[in-house]
Amino acid sequence: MRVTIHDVANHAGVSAMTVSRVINESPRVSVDTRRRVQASIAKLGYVPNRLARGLIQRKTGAFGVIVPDVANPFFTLVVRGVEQVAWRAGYHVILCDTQGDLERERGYLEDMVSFQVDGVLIAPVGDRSRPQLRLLTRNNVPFVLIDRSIAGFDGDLVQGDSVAGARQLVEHLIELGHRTDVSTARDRFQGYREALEGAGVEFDPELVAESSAIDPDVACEATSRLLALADPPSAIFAVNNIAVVGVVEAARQHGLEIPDDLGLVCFDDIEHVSRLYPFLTVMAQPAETFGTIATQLLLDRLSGRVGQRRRIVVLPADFIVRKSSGALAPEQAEAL
Amino acid sequence: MRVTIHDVANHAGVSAMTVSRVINESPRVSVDTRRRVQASIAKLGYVPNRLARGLIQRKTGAFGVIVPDVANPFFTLVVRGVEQVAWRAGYHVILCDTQGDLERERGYLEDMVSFQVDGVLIAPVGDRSRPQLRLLTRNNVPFVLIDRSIAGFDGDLVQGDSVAGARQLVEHLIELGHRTDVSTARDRFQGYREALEGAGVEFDPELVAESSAIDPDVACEATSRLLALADPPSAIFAVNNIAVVGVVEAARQHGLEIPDDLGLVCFDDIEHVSRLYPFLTVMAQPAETFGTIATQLLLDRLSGRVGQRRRIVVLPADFIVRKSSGALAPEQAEAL
DNA sequence: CTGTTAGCGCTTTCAT
DNA sequence: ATGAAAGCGCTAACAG
Repeated sequence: MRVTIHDVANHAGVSAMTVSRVINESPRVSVDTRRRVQASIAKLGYVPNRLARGLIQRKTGAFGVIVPDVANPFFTLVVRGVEQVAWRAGYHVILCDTQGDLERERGYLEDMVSFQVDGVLIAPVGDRSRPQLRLLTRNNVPFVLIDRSIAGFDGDLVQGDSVAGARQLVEHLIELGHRTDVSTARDRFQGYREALEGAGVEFDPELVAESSAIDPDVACEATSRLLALADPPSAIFAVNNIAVVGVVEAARQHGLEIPDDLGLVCFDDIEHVSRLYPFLTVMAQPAETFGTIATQLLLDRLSGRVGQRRRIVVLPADFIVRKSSGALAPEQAEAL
Repeated sequence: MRVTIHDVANHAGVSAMTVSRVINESPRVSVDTRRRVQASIAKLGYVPNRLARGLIQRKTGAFGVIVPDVANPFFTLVVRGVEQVAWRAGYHVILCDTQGDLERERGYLEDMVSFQVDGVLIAPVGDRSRPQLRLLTRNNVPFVLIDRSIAGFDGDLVQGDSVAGARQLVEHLIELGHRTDVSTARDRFQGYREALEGAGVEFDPELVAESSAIDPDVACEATSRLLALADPPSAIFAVNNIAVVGVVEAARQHGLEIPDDLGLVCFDDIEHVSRLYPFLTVMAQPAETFGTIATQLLLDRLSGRVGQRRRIVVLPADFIVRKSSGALAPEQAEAL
């Protein structure tokens, strides 16, 4: 049997209420009593039961963080950012990895309600997450969307500027004289088209490979198909740090050197990769900041210091030119 | 006000107990009543409160996972492994990132007790975690140690064979005629010494750089000092995937090419790095398996299908020779 | 098959 | 400054 507040009360010769006051640092306890109770707590190794406390107070001191894949370096950093800010504010984090699966996401959303978490931070699987997000609104669980907006949904949101970022990346390739290809993702795809338009280049649907932003192997196959075209692209714009891995593998399989035979740019840096081999030209998003800001927005909501209106934070990405796009003169490239 | 079991009961015209039975899939409810109750649940959007349920049943359906740094690719995969197995078994995961800080770890341990988690998986900060692990034993919270053993502590454990792995890596370097250096970490350090001994090479303490296995910058500085020695090492053995990043940076700063000017091997692969640039010679530990096995051990304990004795699982690492150690002939290296 | 009673461990409210 | 009573939402144990 675990030690309860009553055990401590008995031990210290006071009522449970007094122990409760000591735990909660109420000033309405005499110094002497407080000391006696604290001694008993230490002696018995008492740890208050948060379930009981949460039941009555209607708050648990925990947030749910729901992401499609913790192992994706972007989300890893998001989660870390969330965890850090949450921790400083005295909150815990329940991690939910949906594996990009809508059903799993639904299950987790229900569970977050069930656990009575005080708030949720979620990078939703996609637009089809919308109906199930109503689980949160219906149960008054405040939440913040991360990275992905949901069409027709209004709620606090922290995201990157995918359109502008993608456009910049693609413009960069076009400037270098490339004929570019892209893997999808709505906003980034739009940025791609905008860049083409701006440069007066005609859009060729054949050069767009639908792939998975979650599994490098799928991206690899898709890239392979592109490279096998009669008139293959001379450069590739990968939608994210997962897809880019598949692209590089496909290039290798086709015996293509990057950037000599194939230019490459992508969204999202990969922390350790870029430190080890500063090679990929990327739009580096401040992933951890996505997490910290989102958590901050959530904390603001909880504190009630903020109005009803939704807040949208758009975080700019850093455009980092490295070797893979072929922009650098050989000497410069060498210097890296 | 959130929807409670009583609201559903009223709506369906039954008692709370009957609703409870429906929720818990008890067969002792008539088909008709069950249907009515389910309709009410759906209508009202009722989600059972796990705090209340946990309070009475003494279990929450959640595990705590405590790691020194989620963003370390090794632990990221461990966490993912845990999350997956836990999820399949119907458990949730509360993520705790200690940042390698003992105090924070202590706080998290207390919180896990407080939250009444059903079990804990922990990669402890270090030997000094031992006293605070007693929080778990004292409160009968079953747990499994991951990756690091704690001197004088017995409990279920999943770890890699650091001694053998390190020895193999260092032997590899010695075979290639290198004069090696190492960054610390008890077991891996021992493997290093064993390899030297086996090869009849004298141990030179000057060649060992104490560094941080958590921060690449510290490893970078430490490596810099080594490379500045009058008689610098010709190869480096980095203790893990974080340290290796710093080593590579230091080499670059000193204008050294790997492997031509400096051989390099390390523990732990970095998933995306090795797919992008199969370059580092490593002992690749099955990180995700650390998580899945550990969780399995925990589930076994909970099911009581297992005796009192502690179980230790030692997972072998894969020795993967790539360019960085300089073992491959140029053509072979090229082929990669 | 369904309902009643009691109580999980804690805090709120109201006394004293 | 301290305590007694009531109850958060749910389910175990026992009726019926």
